[in-house]
Amino acid sequence: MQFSFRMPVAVQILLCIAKFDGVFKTTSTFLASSVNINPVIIRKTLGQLKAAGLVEVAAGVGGAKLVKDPREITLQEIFNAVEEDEDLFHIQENPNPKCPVGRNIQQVLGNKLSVVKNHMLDDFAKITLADLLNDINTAEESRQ
Amino acid sequence: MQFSFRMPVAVQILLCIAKFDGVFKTTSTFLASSVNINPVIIRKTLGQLKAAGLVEVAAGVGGAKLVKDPREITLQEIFNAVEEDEDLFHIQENPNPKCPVGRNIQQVLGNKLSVVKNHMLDDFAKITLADLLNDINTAEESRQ
DNA sequence: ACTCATTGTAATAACATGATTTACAATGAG
DNA sequence: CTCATTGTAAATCATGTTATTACAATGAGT
Repeated sequence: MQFSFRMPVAVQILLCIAKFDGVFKTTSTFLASSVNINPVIIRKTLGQLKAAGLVEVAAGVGGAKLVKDPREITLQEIFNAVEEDEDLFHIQENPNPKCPVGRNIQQVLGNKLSVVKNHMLDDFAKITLADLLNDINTAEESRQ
Repeated sequence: MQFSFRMPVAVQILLCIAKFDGVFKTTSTFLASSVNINPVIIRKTLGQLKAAGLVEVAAGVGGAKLVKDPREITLQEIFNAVEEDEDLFHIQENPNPKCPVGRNIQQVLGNKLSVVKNHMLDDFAKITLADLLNDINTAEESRQ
């Protein structure tokens, strides 16, 4: 059981824009070839990132730009942009109300798990696009 | 995007066993009626919990017992018992090797995300079955 | 030894969700 | 006006989860 492609794809899109803006026109087709995924997915994701105020997309002419400095864009924002705001885990919605465990499980377990989710979001908030870009560059250097 | 039922179901199973062992025979049908789910799911989950050394199940006669003290059973063990040991997120497996971002994204993002996953598991390790049982009992008391 | 409720497990179906693909109107710089 | 591109809808495919049915194996109780 894993989270979907969406957040990693969004990260890769933003990294490509950060790295190639000004060098290449970062169209959905261009980005799609880096991720190796369908351009429609890129356009949808780009739409979510635009709605979240992270990028602006030039309709018609094509290409996307970052709105904020990579040091100001966190993984938390990216995650929130592309994922629903919902619980991390799916707790049974119709447990038996006659069972003392069943009638309290949602509240009790839900409380504990929401704390865990918040910790995860805190961790995400500490990782910036600039960090990732830096790691990409370091990895590139050590590649030769 | 959420994790599946499995871990919450496993938690509820263990809570019911802890609460009702000695009072009722905790058969898969009994447990299924608390969770309001199919008994086969219970039996499969119970099998995973047995394999993880958390419960023992009486084949033939029926019923399950905890092998360990609820204070010694953590959410981490329960999570590991029922979920694959895999990455939290699904990073594109075939990114473009000609793109400097594509050819490093797995390593760079994977590293960051594995740290986050480990933090999540650490959080889980701090929550015991006894904690949850206690919360259930408290919630029950405040219910009247 | 027999009974019978129960477990363990396989197989299948039903369902939900994610990803792919095709298609096309709307956009906007040149 | 043109044309590459975006934004979006719809249909399809793939995959994973949950539900359901079925039945052999188990083992305590009689």
